[in-house]
Formats: sequence, structure tokens, C-alpha cells
Amino acid sequence: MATEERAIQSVWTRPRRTRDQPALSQAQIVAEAVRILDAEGVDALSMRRLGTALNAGATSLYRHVANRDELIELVVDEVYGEIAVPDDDDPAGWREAAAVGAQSVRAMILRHPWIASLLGSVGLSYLGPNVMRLNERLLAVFVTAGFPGDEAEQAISSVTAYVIGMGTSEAAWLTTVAKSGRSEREWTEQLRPAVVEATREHPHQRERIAQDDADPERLRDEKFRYGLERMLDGLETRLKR
Amino acid sequence: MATEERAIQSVWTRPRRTRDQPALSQAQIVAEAVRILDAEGVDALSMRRLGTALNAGATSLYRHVANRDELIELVVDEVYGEIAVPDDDDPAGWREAAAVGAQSVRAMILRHPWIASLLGSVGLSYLGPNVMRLNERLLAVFVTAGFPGDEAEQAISSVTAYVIGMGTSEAAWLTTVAKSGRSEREWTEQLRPAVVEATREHPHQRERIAQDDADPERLRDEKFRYGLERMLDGLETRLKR
DNA sequence: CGTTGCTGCGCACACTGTACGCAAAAGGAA
DNA sequence: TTCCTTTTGCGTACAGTGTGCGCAGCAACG
Repeated sequence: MATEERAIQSVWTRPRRTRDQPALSQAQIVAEAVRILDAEGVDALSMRRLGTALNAGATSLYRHVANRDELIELVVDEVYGEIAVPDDDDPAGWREAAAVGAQSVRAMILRHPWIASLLGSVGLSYLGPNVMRLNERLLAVFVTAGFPGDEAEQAISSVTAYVIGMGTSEAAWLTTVAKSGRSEREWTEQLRPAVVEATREHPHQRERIAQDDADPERLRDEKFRYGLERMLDGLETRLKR
Repeated sequence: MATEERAIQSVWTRPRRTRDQPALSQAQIVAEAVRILDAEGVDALSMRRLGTALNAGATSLYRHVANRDELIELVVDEVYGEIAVPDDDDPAGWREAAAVGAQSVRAMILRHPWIASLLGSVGLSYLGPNVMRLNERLLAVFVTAGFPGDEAEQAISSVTAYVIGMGTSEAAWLTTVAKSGRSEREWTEQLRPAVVEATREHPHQRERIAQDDADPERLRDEKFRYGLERMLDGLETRLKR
């Protein structure tokens, strides 16, 4: 689009860059990247696409970001910044705090399902400032709850692993649903024949797909809560011993 | 390479395809794809690369595989086929069976760390025959353990989510370690300054990074086992009520 | 013998990440 | 002001990607 504007002008009236501050900043780039990812998914994010969305050339981005991988790292930490955890002196107790944090992480993943396909390739995500802040808060919660330091760390990893695992599964599902252009319910219905075929020789699973009137979103909520409660139950037994 | 051979020959001596059976089969393609992924990681797998590895042109693969996404689905199910679960009449009990299954899944992920970056983008992985078989076995284990049908399904999802979440995290770590060309220990050591810097304002986490003599692989083993045991503890409380 | 259907492949197209080097601007110094 | 240095944006280019299309050779069948 910037190219088109200039095409109208002549060589003598040069495009004057009247900038009080740099046209591009890392924060702007990351924010726009998240917007594209949310709107069109992970396949739509290319450097050229991101550049034009910012009225900039593709390669201009490389002044503020080393390469695509680094951009991904930044984007992942950015969305981690949306997560809120109660303080460790929250009167509701460690269990409630952990549950709220877990639900908050899940909500973030469902808001940005594309993150599921990035978490497996970003190696050092936990060094990002927002992830550090989140882990520090959680660590405080578990330590004041009575877990010894090293076990508190393991406890957090356990809860986080569960949340990310379930979130990954949900996000992958939601992504394919979105790609189908249909609602979650319609898509489930349309998938039924394939499911029936796949469960032909698996009686236990065949039995499981009976309920067809249930709200799929509600089912996912309950499934997530079930596993979370079990994990917290398991952790609780370590305290009252 | 096939191209080079033919360059020597003239137009008259045509390359005779003496095939008793089709040169390419879906199984062969998938197997070779897994081999490439294991050896060189997810970035190295392109249709062209896979084609030449099979002494075939890139587009020949499309006779046996609809597109790259379908290949990925097949590859994911393929490695799921490596997982073994004890039968539901295993005398060791449901808990031991679940633990063995979980460890088996983890081992598979660590053997094929690239799967971590694919799980978040494969939507219908659970329809693959190998995944179906695995889930059916697990379901049988939990049902005979005494879980009602719908809760058994939730229980399996919970354990699986934990395993996949922790496995994803481990795999992402191992992938970056491998990309550094160093050993896990060397890489950890080299990362230390960055970790110190990142934990500067986070006292709890700063305290956690004291131990530098520990075997990182052993630490990962213990961390995984801890969370797994907590999840199983949490599930066990649902049985003896 | 001819016909039909299956398999492999060369070509082409639109697209990717990014290295390189130039030009314009901004900021500081004289 | 003028000159110099550093920062920022971008055009070009290159090697590589997934894959649609249509042709050519082969196998099996009539």
C-alpha cells in the first residue's frame, strides 16, 4: 500500500518521512503479529504479510527482530503476559490460587490457539519476562502453602504440564474446527461417520460416543476441570501427611 | 541421484522400470519421513527432500499422500504405534499399567522430539488406528479398575494431557540442546549467565538454580515421575471413596 | 493386438525467510 | 550553520517451499 501511494507521486516529490519516533518498534511488531495470528492462524504469519500490515517492507522488520524464530519467542511471551495469578497471600488458599492460574492459562490458550503449534518448538520460553513473572508468583503461592522449595517447583511443573497438554489438545481441535468454517457442533456432527468407522473395532470407545445432545464446549470445560482437580488432589495429599 | 544416472544415458536407452511392485508405497513414505525427522528434525522434512531420499521425484509422493498435512497425520500415528500398554487383566493393577503406559508415551516423545511441534497442529490425531488402539487399551484398564465409563475417559485424558504437556516441554528443550550441538550438561552450563540475568528480580527462582552438579537427565526423569504420581494419586482418591 | 487405468515425474507458479547494500533521516559535534 | 556518525527503512536477489497440471511409460485386461 505504501508502494501504491508512491507510484502516484513523481520522482521529485519524494516521500518525506516525518517521524517523531521510529515508525517500527519491536512492541508494535509483536502486537501486530499476535493480531494476525489470532485472526488468520499460524500459516498466515509471514514476514512479508506482517510487514505490509505495518505499512512497512518485509525486510524492515529485521532491524528490530533478529529473525522469525526470535519473533515467535517474543510473541509467545507476549501472550503469556495476559495471564493473571493471585498473590500468595490470597485468603482463598493455594489450591484456589493454583486453579485460577490454571484456568487463566487455559483461557489464554483458547484465545490464541495457534500457540499450541509453537510451544513445542520454542525451547527457552521460560526465560521470557512474562513467563518468569508468572512462575515466580506461582512459586510463591506453593511455597507459602507449605511445599519445600524443590517440591514446589515440581508441583508447578506438574500443573503447568497438565494445563499445556490439555490446552494443546483443545487448541488443535479448535483449529481444525475453525478451518472447517463450521461451528464446533456442526463439525462434530459431520465428523460422526468417520468416528463410527474408526471405533468399529473398539467397543469401549464406541460406547463413549453415545451422547450427541451435549454442548461440546461445556464438555471440554468439565473435562479440563476434572483433570485439574485430580492433579490438585494429588498435590494436596503431599501437604497433609 | 536418479537424475544423474539418467543424464549419462541417452534418450534412446530409456530407464526401464522393472518393478515387481510399486516403487513407492504409503508405508515406505511414512517410514522414510520418520527417519528424516529423527535424524535432522522437523525443518529438514520437505517433500523434495523426502522424495530424493526415496529415489523419487518430489511430486511422486502425491500419488500416495494427499498433501503434506496428511503426511504429518500419518507420521504422528506411526510413532504412536511404538507405544505399548499392558492388558487390563495385568496382575500389577491399573495404577502400574497406567504408569507404564505413561512412561512409554514419554519415551516415544523423547525418541522423536519433533512430534512436540506437530501435536499442536494435528487436529484429528486420535482417529489414527494406532492412537485408537492405545486409547482402547487404556480405557479397558481404567474400566476394569472400577472407573465408570465416562469418568474413565476423563481419567485417561487427564493422564495423557499431563504426559503430553511435560513431554512437549522436554522435547522443546532437547531440540534446542540438539541444535546447539552440545551436550545437555554443556548447554545448561553455557546458558547459566542468561538464567542468572533472568532471575535477577525473582528470588524464588534464583534460589532454585543452585544445584549445578546434578545430572539434568536424571532431574527430568524425577520431575516427570513426580507429576505422574500426583496425577495417579488424585485419580486413586476417586476409587476408594 | 488395442485400451484402460495406474504410477512416476518434469515443469511452473506463487510464495517463503533472509543476506546484502544503498539511501534517507536523526542526532551530535564543531 | 556544516560535517560526521549511527540508526532506520527498503529494493533486490537467492535458494528453497508446497503443489496443480499434464505427459509418458507400464501392467493388466479384453
